[in-house]
Amino acid sequence: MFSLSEENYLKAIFHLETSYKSGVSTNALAEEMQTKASSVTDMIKRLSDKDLVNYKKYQGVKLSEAGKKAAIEVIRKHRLWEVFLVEKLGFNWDEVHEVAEQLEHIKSEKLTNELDKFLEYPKKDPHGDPIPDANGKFTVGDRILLSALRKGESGICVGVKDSSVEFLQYLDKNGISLGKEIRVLEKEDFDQSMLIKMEKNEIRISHQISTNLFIKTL
Amino acid sequence: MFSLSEENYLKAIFHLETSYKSGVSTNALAEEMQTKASSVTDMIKRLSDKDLVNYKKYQGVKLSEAGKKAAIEVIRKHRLWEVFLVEKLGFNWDEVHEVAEQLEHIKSEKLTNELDKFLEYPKKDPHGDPIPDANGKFTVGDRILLSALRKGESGICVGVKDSSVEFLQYLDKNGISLGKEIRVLEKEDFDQSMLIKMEKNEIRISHQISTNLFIKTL
DNA sequence: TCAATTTTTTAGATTCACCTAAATTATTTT
DNA sequence: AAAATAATTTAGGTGAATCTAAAAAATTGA
Repeated sequence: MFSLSEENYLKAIFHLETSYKSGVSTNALAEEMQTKASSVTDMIKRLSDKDLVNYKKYQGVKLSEAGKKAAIEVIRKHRLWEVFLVEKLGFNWDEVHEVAEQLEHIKSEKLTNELDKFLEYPKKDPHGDPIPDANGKFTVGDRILLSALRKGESGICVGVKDSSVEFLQYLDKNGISLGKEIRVLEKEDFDQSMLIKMEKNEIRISHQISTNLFIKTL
Repeated sequence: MFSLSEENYLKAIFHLETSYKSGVSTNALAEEMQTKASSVTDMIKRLSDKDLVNYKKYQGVKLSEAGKKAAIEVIRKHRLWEVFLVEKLGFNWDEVHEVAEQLEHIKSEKLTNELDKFLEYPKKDPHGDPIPDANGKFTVGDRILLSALRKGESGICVGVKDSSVEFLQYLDKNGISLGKEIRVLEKEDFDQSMLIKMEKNEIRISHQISTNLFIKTL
């Protein structure tokens, strides 16, 4: 079994690997983990000793197969608990992250799988991210950033890229939520801001916003 | 906030205080925590520095009001999660302890209270132990040991004193469960063993068994 | 290319929660 | 009440996960 800290590092490396295909740098990990580069080097050595990552000095890390499996298991639990909190306990989608960060470390295969069943095998978490199944399989599905849509185009809002409390509360305040249709009414060449329509509301959003919303085109 | 280890010590002291009214000894705590007496002394000092226990060298510990509050909060969470595991996820009562030992340390008042609501404010956990409410209030209710019943007397089985996997599985195997009526058909003076009747079954049980079952007389 | 800068690693400390072995205090027994 | 025994504490050490400061390697750019 892995320590809480090890699991958090594995998860962080997994997430960063999507951006850093050729190896996750020490500094990037330190930034992600809110810690110092020297602490990261220490932990990387431990993970490397356990064959959870492949590491050569000064060359960044990559997850091994075992490391990837462990990371996905933690992510599976995190997302299942998020669904539980929202669907069963009435949490808002901006309140679940912190608690799920704790719940994701509970060690019990039976618990995870029974929870999955209880929730009726959800495919997505409250932020639109895919939930790995018991074998670690999951697919993101084809989605694009809202910012990629041109004037007049539309799609269904299916996920958020940033799931910070601040961003989610901004979306709530402006009536933007997953599953609804978005149409681009106008797009400003100068700053890439958009006027979008969701249900009855017309909302003006900055480029920052449109690059953090995932859309599925119809 | 308290560390995982601190919470476990507080819980252990709370439980032991029922037997050791004049202060919990270092050795008793070491036994309960499956650790060495010297480690216990270390931790007691830390808890004492935080005013969670009252401690004078060589005199055992007692929980302070703050310590009691913290211990009860952990116990509340433990028992609520046990109810969740049995009622919602289909765990058997002998499978819940280990997982609840982990879940009891999750820190989120909202989670605890929403879980309580979701479970419809249960008063007892699957082993018949009372669940403290959000203010830490709970009552054990009047219950006696089955061993205290005399021949011909009867009552409802309302709880187990030992909730080890072994004992619970013994009860399952013999069809003994909470909520059912028990009648003492015979009681052996020599070894205190009993012949009891529960529903249609007549079961011969040792004194060890009858001193670990709580009964409510009618 | 080689000097400056940035990134990463090493060295040495710190805290928590544990350990063993030895010393001290309390309790029992004779 | 002194000696033997038991309980508890102290002293010193360990590993995990962090830190700061300094050294070493890699990268950048003049």
